[in-house]
Amino acid sequence: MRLSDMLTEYIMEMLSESGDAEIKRNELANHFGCVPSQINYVLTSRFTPEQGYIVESRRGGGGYIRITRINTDKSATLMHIVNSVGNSLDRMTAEVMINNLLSVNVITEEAARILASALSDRALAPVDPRGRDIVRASIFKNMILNLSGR
Amino acid sequence: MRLSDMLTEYIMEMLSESGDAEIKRNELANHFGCVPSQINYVLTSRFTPEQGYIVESRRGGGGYIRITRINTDKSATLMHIVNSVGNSLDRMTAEVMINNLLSVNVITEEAARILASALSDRALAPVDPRGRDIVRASIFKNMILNLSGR
DNA sequence: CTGACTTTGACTTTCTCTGACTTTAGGGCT
DNA sequence: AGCCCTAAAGTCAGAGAAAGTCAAAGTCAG
Repeated sequence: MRLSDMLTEYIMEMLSESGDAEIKRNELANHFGCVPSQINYVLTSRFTPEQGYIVESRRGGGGYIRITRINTDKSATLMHIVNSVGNSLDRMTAEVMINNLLSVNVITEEAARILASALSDRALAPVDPRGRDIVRASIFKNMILNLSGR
Repeated sequence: MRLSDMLTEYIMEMLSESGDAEIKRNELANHFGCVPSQINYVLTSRFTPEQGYIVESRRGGGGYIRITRINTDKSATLMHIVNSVGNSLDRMTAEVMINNLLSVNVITEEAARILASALSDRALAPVDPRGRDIVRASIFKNMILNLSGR
């Protein structure tokens, strides 16, 4: 596997844990047994703004490099939706929400169709009608949360 | 037998094992004792999109060529899965099935993630554990059916 | 013999990795 | 404050590793 890919993976890992990653260039280079400028190469080739990242840094003693994932308002929108759903959700409301997300391009058409089918009364037929909206809310929130990148 | 045909056969073989094949151009050329560009010829003449393949590649150190077969009878595969599921489905089995579909390129990675989250125990927490697998089977079948285009 | 398909090889482009050199930040010292 | 020293990080060009392109030469069925 390429050095660049290993470094990318390592940084991604840090990002997925906390949203942003702060590294020491020399330390990291040393850890991977490569030259420090390799880190710059990885940053400029894989963590560009186009790819949704912001890189800030500081030179001199105690310097650092911080990589932040740009919060596309996609996940914010999804979060907002999740938060607006209580512990019960009827089918109509669910469908309206799904169509909204679709029309705002926050989810793909395929995703929209899957969500809708998972929340349909047909899919939930085995659930007692009185508890159905509760289950629907739970499934809905789990799927949306997943889409928002966890 | 023609060189091109042997190469084609070789790649087809790899594809039949896992849905997609990743090769190193130079290595493969060497293995068949031919010039590397011969690989390109085979790819452009026998693995075109019209013939149901996607070819991606990367140059430079650690480069590669990946050939993916576009699954044509997608809906047949999906139907087959639906039919193999009874009225109960445990989480493990569901996940295995999802991963299978993913590895055969019948569903996208996004779809796979949504399916999995809809069928997770977390999503189904409000359902009485004793009836959970029944509900899971129903949701699963509905989602898959939907994917098969109805 | 002709035209379509194959094969080859010289040359190009893209991606990765390294190392030498530059720039910036902070901390002590006058 | 102003000046050095040291500890970072940044830049850039060059070498090397693959893959891509294309035209010329070869093959073969009709």
